[in-house]
Amino acid sequence: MKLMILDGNSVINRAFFGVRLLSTADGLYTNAIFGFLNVLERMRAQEQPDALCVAFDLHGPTFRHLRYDGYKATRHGMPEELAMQMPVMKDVLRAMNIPIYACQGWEADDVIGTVARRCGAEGWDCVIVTGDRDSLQLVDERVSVKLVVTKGGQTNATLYTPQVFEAEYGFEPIRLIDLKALMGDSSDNIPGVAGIGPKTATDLLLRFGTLDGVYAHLSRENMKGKLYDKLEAGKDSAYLSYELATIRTDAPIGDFAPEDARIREPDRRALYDLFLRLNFVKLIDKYRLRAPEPEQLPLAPPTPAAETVAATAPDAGTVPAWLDSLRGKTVAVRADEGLETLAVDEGGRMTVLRRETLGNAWETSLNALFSGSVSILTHGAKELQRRLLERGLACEGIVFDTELAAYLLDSARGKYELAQLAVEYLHAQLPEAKTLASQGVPADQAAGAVLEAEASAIFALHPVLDAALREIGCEKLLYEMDLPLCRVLAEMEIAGVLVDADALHRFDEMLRGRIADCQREIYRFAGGEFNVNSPKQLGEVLFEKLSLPAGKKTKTGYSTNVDVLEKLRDKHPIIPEIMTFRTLTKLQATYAEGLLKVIGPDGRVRTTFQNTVTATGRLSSTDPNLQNIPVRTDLGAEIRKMFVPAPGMVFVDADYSQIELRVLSHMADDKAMQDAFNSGSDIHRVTASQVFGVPFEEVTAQMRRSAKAVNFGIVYGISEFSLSEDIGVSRQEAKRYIDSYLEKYHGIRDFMTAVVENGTRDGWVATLYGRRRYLPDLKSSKYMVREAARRMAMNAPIQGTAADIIKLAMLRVREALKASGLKAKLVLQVHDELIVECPEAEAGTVQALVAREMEQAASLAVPLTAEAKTGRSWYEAK
DNA sequence: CTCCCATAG
DNA sequence: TTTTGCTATGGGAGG
Repeated sequence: MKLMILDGNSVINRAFFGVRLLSTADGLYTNAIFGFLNVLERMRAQEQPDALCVAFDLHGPTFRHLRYDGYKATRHGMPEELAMQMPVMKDVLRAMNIPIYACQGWEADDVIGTVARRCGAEGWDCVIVTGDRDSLQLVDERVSVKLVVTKGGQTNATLYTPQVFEAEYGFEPIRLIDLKALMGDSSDNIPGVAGIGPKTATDLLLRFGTLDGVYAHLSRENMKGKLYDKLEAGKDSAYLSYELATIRTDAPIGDFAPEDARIREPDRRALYDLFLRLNFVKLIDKYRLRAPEPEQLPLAPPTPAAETVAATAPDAGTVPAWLDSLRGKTVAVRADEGLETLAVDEGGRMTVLRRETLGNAWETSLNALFSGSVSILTHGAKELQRRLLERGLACEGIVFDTELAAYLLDSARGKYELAQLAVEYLHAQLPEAKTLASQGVPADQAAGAVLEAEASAIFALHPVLDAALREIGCEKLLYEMDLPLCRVLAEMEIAGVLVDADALHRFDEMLRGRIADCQREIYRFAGGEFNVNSPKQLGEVLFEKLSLPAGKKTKTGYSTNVDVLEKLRDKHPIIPEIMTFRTLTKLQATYAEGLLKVIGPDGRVRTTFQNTVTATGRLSSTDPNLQNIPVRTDLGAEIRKMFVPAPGMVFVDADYSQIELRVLSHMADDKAMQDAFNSGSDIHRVTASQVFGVPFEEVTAQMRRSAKAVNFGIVYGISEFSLSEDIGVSRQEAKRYIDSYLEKYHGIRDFMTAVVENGTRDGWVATLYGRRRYLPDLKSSKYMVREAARRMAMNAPIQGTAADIIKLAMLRVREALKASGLKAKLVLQVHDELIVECPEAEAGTVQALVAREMEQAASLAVPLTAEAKTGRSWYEAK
């Protein structure tokens, strides 16, 4: 027998924020109720409980609240739109004959804990449905938790059993209390121990088991450095937090027995009336409230557990036949890091290829597998292709990438590990090498088992993610943009770019000398030595020792950034020296020393282009970052002179002119701005003439500068305050510029308004090509959070569309270069710029080709122009 | 680890 | 009324 209990407040809260606002004609909001019922029915279908009930908080102070004043102090306000739905929600539950439990003075958590405990005592299983991780502490052999998470409008639930919990956290569920006692929880106002975060807390629990264990072993030997002091100072707070974090199991719920909550037929008449009032027409049909004969709802068939079939490992003799059988088929492939082992899932049948076993047949097998005649599903196509290409192997036929698909479904989540995707989309837990090893499985076997499980997960994820992409109209972005781009990026990473190490070395030495000189001057002006690199020490010197007027402050002290220093420039001769020091040390540490460390034996540096990182769809570059090499200052630009083509080669560098503004004028369909671009004249000058109402010829340099700042600012959703700071005019002046701008370019104003409105309604905004960015914070009740989300909403479609366009351009450039048989290779992309390395003789052809392909990558209402140049260094070519 | 500051588009 | 410019990565300091 199984009872399911819903954490009413938690579920309805998530429903409210996860479902767009719906309301009836007479102003009753209904979205939270609608979302709640969806979750309820989904969970009921999945878990098939025999009994069902809901727990709610009651208003007023709670028991735990009385014990500690600060507790839950931050959770008071509930938006009016949600509050008005609460009584109706309870009416609906009553009509459904689902019991509601609540105790005056007790949290819903405590009621749930008590109900769960009673279930156990009566020999029942209990499933708790909640969006709150706190309840996980109740998990045991009898009690499980369905953790509901809403992301971008779709809700998913993860079932936590003791095994699942331990796999994720590394300790028993009950120790969650100890964890919170140490790390605290600001959303619940649980203080914890000051200075201890999740990492340290987990680490302590893994070492000492419990909070008591931690304090029993409290010693300088066990806790290095400050940790000991923090723990000692925070002991009382920790034990108080332990009490606060403990869900109680002795709430006064009378003589409740799980039998009392056994599922009953709804009161059809009452439910029909309620649904009618709520405009839930579809639900009336779904619950068959109109049918004379009550019928049982059809139940979804339970999903069959994946069969575990022993993998076969072909040898050199049997592998050709197996490969032959694969032609035309679709298989999931997962490789280990060193490309020594490959797990291949055909959908139930698992095959593991090992280099060790196959010997000479290894390479021919991989070439056959990746010849293009087999459709390959994988996770991280770019990495796989790079590893294959590095070994001179084929890498065709990849038709799906679970990582890229998950990125397109939610670009904000940041992590796309297969194990996480399996939990979220398949409700399956993948084995971890660490766990298997601790169970005594030999390392190589464990690694193999993990690869196999991952290949299976990829195979199973494919239809789920493909359907999800199609549902939001993003499948073309995967199949025609991000996935094919992987091959281009892999080739660029392999190509790398040559850096003149000798010149860089000399530059490094020179900078070290200048830094030493600069530092001496600073010490002289300051009247003593200190660490100039420390903002803390620098703040003390400037604002206390030298009594300069402090401007902005940061959370931790005085701000010493360039804007502050700029305002102090004439106040003291130390200021310009500090600014020079900052520039020099940045160049020396990050670019000279930093780049020297990563130059390969062939003199080239190889970056990694990340294609699942940014929220807008841009690429990013790491290890090293080659997208922020200096160029704006003369000294910084020296670095670019050291990025050079190989002997006999040249760089062709092409960049888009004003791509973001052009995209904006197209998306907003602003005729005035489009005219400016179509007339082919200087956009900032035209804008200045429009905004300041003077003839084009009479625009001054100052006017153009201001217009340029407004043009940039508009793309970021600038405020009058920031614009005034930026161009050094009064706020009133800045406001006049912005107002005048939006007056002249009223299409832009309408577009921005519409983007924010639609984004708030849908929960997401999109690029011209449909790439989404989810922005749930557009509904935040906190002004600052909401405003930040509005700026992101205004920027993401523009930045994202520009990113989409250059991705298309890269695909076209590579195709065109290949088709014309040129030796030229793409080596870098810097958001609106492509750098190609080619033989000197190809320069003219390549220059024309790259510019043409970039310009034709998209067809907008304004011309998309790209300028290409040739040079013997990155500096020269740009 | 987190903050601050620098670099780029 | 709040606050006050988007997207990234990396080095150094200090807790």
